[in-house]
Amino acid sequence: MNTMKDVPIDKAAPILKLLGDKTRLTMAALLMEGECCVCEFTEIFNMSQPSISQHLRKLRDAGVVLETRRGQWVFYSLNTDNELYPLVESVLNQIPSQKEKLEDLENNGHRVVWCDIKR
Amino acid sequence: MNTMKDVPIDKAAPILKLLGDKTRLTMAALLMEGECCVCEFTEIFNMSQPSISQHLRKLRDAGVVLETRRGQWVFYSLNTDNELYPLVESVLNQIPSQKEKLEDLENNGHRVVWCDIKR
DNA sequence: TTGACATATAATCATTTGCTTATATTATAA
DNA sequence: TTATAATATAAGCAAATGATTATATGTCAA
Repeated sequence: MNTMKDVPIDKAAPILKLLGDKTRLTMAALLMEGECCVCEFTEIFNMSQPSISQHLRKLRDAGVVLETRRGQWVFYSLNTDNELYPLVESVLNQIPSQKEKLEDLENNGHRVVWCDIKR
Repeated sequence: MNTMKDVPIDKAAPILKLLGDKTRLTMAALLMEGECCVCEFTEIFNMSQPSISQHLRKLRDAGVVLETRRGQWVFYSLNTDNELYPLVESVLNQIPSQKEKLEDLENNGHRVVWCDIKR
């Protein structure tokens, strides 16, 4: 077991605080399945679009996620290159996959898949 | 690699929020080295005793730590039997040991060791 | 252009948080 | 008993948080 205790406590605490919000923790868990765009999160969470946007901003400012604009959409993904990613990953490894939520989206035709649009 | 994704997201988030405070995260990390009493925490953190007490209470209410009274002292320890302990442990495994802080205490004669007192 | 859709930002507000000081409780020792 | 040490609780307060509504920005398509 290779446990690298590399994340200083001063940096770890703010990350855990971010993940300590149910919405953001679920977002991160969803991103373990791959990138998602804002409108998907808006569909999944029973919450206003600005609220979603603000949560994503916090995660981005902390380096937890990356954003990429593709046309009208902005896609978010886990920032696996971040020095703090090992901490994020080890947390997410302890909680259940949220992939059902994405499957529900697909079944309702609300999943945004870039290659489908771009063609 | 045996990752048990057993901690529901509703229970994980509040624990992460608790550990998202630098003082509490450091407390938990210290407890990885063994039990500590309140006065040791009070010595370590530059903070009032009631503040220490309130942090410990939150950790206790969440089931993260256990308390045992021995004479005047109250000792705290990690609650390894808690269903959420795997999450706590995997977080603490990512951050550096805080044992230096305890060694400093010993060097200053501020470490409280029960067997030394009881005799 | 213009209109519609996707997203971000600003302003506001109620709630939560983490600290402080003051005081209560509990246990030991003189 | 009474004093003292260790800890907990109460009350108060400033700052942070997470939501909302309203508005701005950016992209695409007609």
